[in-house]
Amino acid sequence: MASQIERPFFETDPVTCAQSLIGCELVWGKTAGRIVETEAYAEHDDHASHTFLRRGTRKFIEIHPAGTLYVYLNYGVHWLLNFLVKGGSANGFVLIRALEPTEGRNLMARRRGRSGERTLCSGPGKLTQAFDITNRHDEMNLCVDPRHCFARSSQEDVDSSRRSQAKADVVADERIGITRSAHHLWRFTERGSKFVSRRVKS
DNA sequence: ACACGGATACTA
DNA sequence: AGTATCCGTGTC
Repeated sequence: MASQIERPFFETDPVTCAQSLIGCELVWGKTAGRIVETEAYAEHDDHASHTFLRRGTRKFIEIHPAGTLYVYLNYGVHWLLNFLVKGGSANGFVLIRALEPTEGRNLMARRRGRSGERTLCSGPGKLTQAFDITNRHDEMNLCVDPRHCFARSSQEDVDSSRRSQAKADVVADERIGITRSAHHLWRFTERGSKFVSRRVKS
């Protein structure tokens, strides 16, 4: 059975959290999907992070608890969904970049204005459109909202010996669409997933 | 390859 | 005020 993820899950560092989220199911009202692609952004020493230039983002980390949603508009077009990671060895955010749809495909297709299951949520802007996530969800905390919640996949509910097996299916790669601090391998995907935004370069 | 488009943080 | 920048998508 799936169980809700609690705040301590986000009380680590962004890289660890981003890896751990692969395979978890994001339940959002009548829609849901398995997370197959994430990226980590660090508060310090990461020139691709909003915290590098935006004072408001540094303030966001200061005043909100771990697990808080950080939703912002990108390129004036797309809302992007992030989780605040705080309280471990480093603070930062995890950007949710792609989902494998598991529930509410028709509703997602209607919101997206197009069908094609593989591309319903194969990008950070696509998945927020499919889930109807906007800035009205900024500063929300899923740990206290029963309608919008995180659930561990059944794969991650097994014992710890099996769990290490699940982690072997996560691939680390360079982050997408950034120019600064591009050398970090802070993009994580589920190996072989057809639902990612871009194939991992080989 | 390129248009689309708004919030943020600069300069002046 | 004006300008540069930004973690993307769909269509050309």
